[in-house]
Amino acid sequence: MPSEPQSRYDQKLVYVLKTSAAVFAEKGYHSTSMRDISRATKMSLSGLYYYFNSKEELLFLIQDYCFSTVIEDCRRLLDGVQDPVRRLKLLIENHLNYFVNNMNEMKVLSHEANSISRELFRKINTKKRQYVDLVMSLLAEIARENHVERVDIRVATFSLFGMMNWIYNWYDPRKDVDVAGLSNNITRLFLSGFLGDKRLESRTLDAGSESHLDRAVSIW
Amino acid sequence: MPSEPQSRYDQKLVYVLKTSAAVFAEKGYHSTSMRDISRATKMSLSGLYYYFNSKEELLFLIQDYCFSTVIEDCRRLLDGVQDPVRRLKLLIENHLNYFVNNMNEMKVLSHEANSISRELFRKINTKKRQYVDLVMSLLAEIARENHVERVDIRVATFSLFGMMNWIYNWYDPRKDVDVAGLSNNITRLFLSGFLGDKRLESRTLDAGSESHLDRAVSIW
DNA sequence: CCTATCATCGAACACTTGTTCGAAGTGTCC
DNA sequence: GGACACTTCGAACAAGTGTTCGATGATAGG
Repeated sequence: MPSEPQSRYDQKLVYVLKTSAAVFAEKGYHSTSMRDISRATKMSLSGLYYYFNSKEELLFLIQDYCFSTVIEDCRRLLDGVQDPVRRLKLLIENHLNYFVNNMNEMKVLSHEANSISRELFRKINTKKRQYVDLVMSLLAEIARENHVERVDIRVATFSLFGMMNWIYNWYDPRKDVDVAGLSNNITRLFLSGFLGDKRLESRTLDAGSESHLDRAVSIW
Repeated sequence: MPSEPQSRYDQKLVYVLKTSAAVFAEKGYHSTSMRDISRATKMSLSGLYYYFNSKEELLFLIQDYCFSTVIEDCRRLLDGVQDPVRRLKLLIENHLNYFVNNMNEMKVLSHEANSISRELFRKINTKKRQYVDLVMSLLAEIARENHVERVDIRVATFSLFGMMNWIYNWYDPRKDVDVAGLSNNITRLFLSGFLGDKRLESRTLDAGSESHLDRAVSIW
């Protein structure tokens, strides 16, 4: 539901969501108190509850709004593009661009995915699953076209998400390469990895394919 | 400090750590109360404090013990191996093997990294940095040997960590490929991606190297 | 068997948490 | 200017939080 008429109410809601997201991103959802939110938004504690019914719903609103926008923009961007490789490249670019420009919200989205109850969780998870399925089927299509074998599609899909979603743990816009560079690097890294490199087949990889660690080790 | 003489005290401490890790992994650190821990360990609330001084220190002990073991095992495994590619492969294998066999603890380690105070955070972060540096220098060495260009080492390093550490969000030992397969897939995926695939250079990747999204988009 | 150390416990404390409720303020249209 | 809906607030509540303390049970050595 992003990009609506924007009444006074909507504007302030968005302000509350964005401000709260920043606090959640910094301190984490559970260790942020409603009083922290109150302080950050410069609103009274009870005044906040005019915009949502519970702290949990606040988290949900942030996540839902954020996710909806990512997906919507992604659809718009991919519309009309046929080549699956190109589609994937655009998706990665969109995802990372989003992540970097809305790091707070995306951190909350990635990090606090399990912090909401069954009910609300399902609403978000439906969208998330659609997004994941899109990537997975894209990879399957690419694999078919390029005769990619011996790569588990599920592993590949979540490896890609891992590469993309992990960035909130390390990416620093002031020190690191910019979004375009980041996007390029990750796209190249993943795509050529997924499509495979023949040089490897006759080299170290298969030579050491017998596992050195197949026993179940317990650290304790 | 893993693998010590194991007195009665040590054994019970380990029991407490492992049990607590499971609860933390399921509910998250902040929404787990000491009463939850008490219930899970079948110990009294105050009895727990014989083994640590605060809830935060409990989290620290879990993380420290876990991380120390990963690093220690990694060092032992890599000892004597010269070829950097092979070293990397072993490191990935060790990391993933650990992760899968100690999913609870590793989830706590990956997910609750920011939940401890400055003081204790530093002690863990020192070890973490060593580990990261090891991977980073390994990649730098591989890049040099194989004339890998146009790949940001930092991006590559954390992309690899993203691939590996994200698995607690999706990996299900009952449904997914086993550890050896997982390790093989991720190693192949990353390594051939890192070493690069010449087929891509003349294909879609560079053709679309102009960014479609360089404007700073705000979702709100 | 006695004793000193280790291990565990129940009960309580001080504090923070999310949320509610009725009232008061604010703006807008007739 | 009066009426009405929209928005904000202070004060309070009940429940749950991490932690402490003094005392009691267990255990092993002499």
